[in-house]
Amino acid sequence: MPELPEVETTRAGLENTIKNFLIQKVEVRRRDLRQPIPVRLEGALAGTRIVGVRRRAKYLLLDVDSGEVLLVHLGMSGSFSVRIQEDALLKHDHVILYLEGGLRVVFHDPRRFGVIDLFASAREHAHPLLAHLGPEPFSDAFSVDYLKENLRRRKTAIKPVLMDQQLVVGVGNIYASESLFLCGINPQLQSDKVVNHGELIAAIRATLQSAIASGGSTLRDFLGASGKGGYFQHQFRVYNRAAEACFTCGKPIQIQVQSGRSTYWCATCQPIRKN
DNA sequence: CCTTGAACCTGCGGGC
DNA sequence: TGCCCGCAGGTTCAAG
Repeated sequence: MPELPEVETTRAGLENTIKNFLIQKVEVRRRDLRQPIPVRLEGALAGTRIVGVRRRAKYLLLDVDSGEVLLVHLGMSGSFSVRIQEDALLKHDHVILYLEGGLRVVFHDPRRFGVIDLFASAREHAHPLLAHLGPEPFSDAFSVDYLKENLRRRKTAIKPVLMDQQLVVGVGNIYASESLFLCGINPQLQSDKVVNHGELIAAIRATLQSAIASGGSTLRDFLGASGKGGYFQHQFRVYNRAAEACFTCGKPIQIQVQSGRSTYWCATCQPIRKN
């Protein structure tokens, strides 16, 4: 489910509900995610205390007081929920953290594209899943100069490039389309032809920030750790709106597959030549 | 190097 | 009602 806003919503929800809690027991009901859950997970986490809940790109990082870090990626369909012990477990509830006070933290992931790993915090910068990520979109490193330099040599259309986690992290299929609409750039425009880099950066940040403020987007069944869905889907300007009227000009929203993913845009508000 | 397409897996909605 | 097809918020790997 998750692009940056959904992961950030999940992070904040977990921080509010389980930070400083002791993990009494860990149960893994299914290990075969995108990569196998480490066999030592249960033993290594039992008896530790959760001291931090961080996010890097689309990864959640739970710090425990043994000095290890629990890394979680939600894939396409992963989610966390915090429940009381009496609640029944559901199909696709793969990992359960039993916390002091009768709370359960449940990782649920029907498609199993998610990832769960455990590593010593000192090795975080060298972790294979984290080492090659691009800058955070809200960081100073995601600058006009940086974006210019990195779009210059790319020959592909801008939209799939925005989803490249080596260029900038956190932008996925929804927010790529939404960000490009906001700054009027046509998604088919070649990356090296983009000229308004500052506007693009501002549009990405505004889109992500607005989505975070709305608790992310709930398409099928995404729920944040609070148990409530986000509502940014009601603010989509183009995503999932093929043939519907553009809110700005009234013309029908276009849809086309780029690099295997559906792209949505307004041909009038995002003309090829405008940029 | 860069880019594209297929693969991973399950569920849901639409069309017949 | 039931079946089949296409599609879904991500990432990785092989191949061109």
